Amino acid sequence: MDIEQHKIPQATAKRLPLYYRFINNLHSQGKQRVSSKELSEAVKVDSATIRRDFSYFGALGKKGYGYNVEYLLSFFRKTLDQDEITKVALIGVGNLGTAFLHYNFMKNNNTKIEYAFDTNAEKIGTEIGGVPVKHIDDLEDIVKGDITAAILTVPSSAAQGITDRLVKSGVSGILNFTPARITVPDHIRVHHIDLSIELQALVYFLKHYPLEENTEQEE
Amino acid sequence: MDIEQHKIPQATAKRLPLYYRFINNLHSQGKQRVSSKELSEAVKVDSATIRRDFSYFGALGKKGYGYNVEYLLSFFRKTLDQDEITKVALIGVGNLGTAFLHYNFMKNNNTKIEYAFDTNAEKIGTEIGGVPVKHIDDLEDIVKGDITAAILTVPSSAAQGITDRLVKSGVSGILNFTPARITVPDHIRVHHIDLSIELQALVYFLKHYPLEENTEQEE
DNA sequence: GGATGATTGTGAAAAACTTAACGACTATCT
DNA sequence: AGATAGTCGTTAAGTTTTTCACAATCATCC
Ligand SMILES: NC(=O)c1ccc[n+]([C@@H]2O[C@H](COP(=O)([O-])OP(=O)(O)OC[C@H]3O[C@@H](n4cnc5c(N)ncnc54)[C@H](O)[C@@H]3O)[C@@H](O)[C@H]2O)c1
Ligand SMILES: NC(=O)c1ccc[n+]([C@@H]2O[C@H](COP(=O)([O-])OP(=O)(O)OC[C@H]3O[C@@H](n4cnc5c(N)ncnc54)[C@H](O)[C@@H]3O)[C@@H](O)[C@H]2O)c1
Repeated sequence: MDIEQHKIPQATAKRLPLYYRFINNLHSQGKQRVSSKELSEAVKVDSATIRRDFSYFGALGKKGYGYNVEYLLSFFRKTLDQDEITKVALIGVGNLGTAFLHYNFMKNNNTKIEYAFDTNAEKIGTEIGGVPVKHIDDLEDIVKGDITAAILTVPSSAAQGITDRLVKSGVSGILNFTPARITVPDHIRVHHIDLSIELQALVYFLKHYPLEENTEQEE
Repeated sequence: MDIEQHKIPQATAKRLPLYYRFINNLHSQGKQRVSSKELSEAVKVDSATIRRDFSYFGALGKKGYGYNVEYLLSFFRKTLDQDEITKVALIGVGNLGTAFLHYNFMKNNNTKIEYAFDTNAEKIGTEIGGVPVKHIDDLEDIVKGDITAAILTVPSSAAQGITDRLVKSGVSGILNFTPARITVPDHIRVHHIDLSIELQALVYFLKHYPLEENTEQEE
């Protein structure tokens, strides 16, 4: 439909789901209007950044008024494709994978884990959090064409092998929780979430970037 | 010791643990030297960025040669404070919290979850993954002074309350996995890892930022 | 021992992102 | 109706991060 939606900066795109969630919250609370300043305090993003982000989509608000919550919500729902369900597969039903299966991503996010895959015979055939666990041998047959993205929670030694199979099966995005930096063709998108690194980075910041003790009162 | 280490860009700091891990791998494999190009292919970061990142710490390499793995490793170990253990607490032993407790963050990351906390009577007094689970009422007493950072995996409704107590207990960093955007004093650092948002953002990118189908052969 | 090829460290440019500031406009109150 | 306080969208400035490109240097081979 709209081919040239390409002008939205990546940094903005990453914040859209966050905005969407809070607009949803406001709507549930029956709020009619909201200002960038209010939103800013809730999501901890500078209000100028929020206005700038919104402005990439045109004039969503009214000067002197703010944004209409109802309108904003329906706009973001459309923009984030929340009217159609995105089907996802999860590979590796271990500690982390099981936790994700128990979580309902549909709550505020029209994404559904349709199938899980593992090698462990004890798990195959069961349902966890309503998601059927299949044998990894059936990956290609089940995924083929039907599944948009995959969540990867296998041991890192298996990561590249499974990735290659996912790519062959037509998945176009992978959310990789393993420490392995996987290699994919150019047309496949991979987001890495590396929990060890996140923890280590936090610790590094604590030791090397001491924050100012605030003498003023925080509002 | 070195007060003015402040010149390292945040983007660089976030990559340091990643470099550290791969240098560790190389060292285990018995590799003696490595070039920024090689490292680049492994960690999927542009080689110029790697050289720039390293250069903030002085001249770690040799022109025409590359980097000595042994030296690099010992340098990063020092820089990332890997010689001392950083103590961490985990709050909320549910799906996600339990998965983390079963994971050994110490493997390549000198960070240890010392205590876990929950309200659930069945869990209190047990050990999960070698970590004792304590009652949340004892949070202040146990954490006080001893714990540097906290991992927050409670329901989002409890997030702000627990955060306030963590801050009072002297924690200086929080890794927040709840969808709540928590408020803290200026001297406390919070990193948010919001899994729903990561998934939703991936899906958004897939639909709106189609990647080039590569006609060239990938190396 | 000189030629060759590899690789760093960095100055300079480019790109990406954030923030400040303000004119234009709105709602609301008296 | 006019004054007031609030708010957006955007221009411009500032900041951070990435990338290019190359002189300087080193290892190695013949
Ligand atoms: N658990 C954590 O807190 C944590 C933290 C950081 C990183 N990680 C990473 O996340 C990944 C998963 O961690 P985990 O703790 O859940 O591990 P885990 O061992 O509990 O789970 C791995 C699962 O993958 C399955 N598996 C193994 N090989 C497979 C294959 N070829 N195909 C399909 N399934 C296969 C196993 O049967 C197992 O159920 C690992 O790469 C780990 O490094 C986990
Ligand atoms: N599980 C997932 O895959 C997933 C995905 C995205 C986000 N999250 C978020 O992570 C958080 C944890 O998710 P979960 O699935 O593990 O939830 P969960 O309900 O399984 O676990 C929450 C745990 O916190 C404990 N708890 C509740 N109130 C507490 C309090 N005041 N003090 C201490 N402990 C308390 C509960 O007893 C429970 O054990 C939630 O905020 C959730 O939104 C989880």
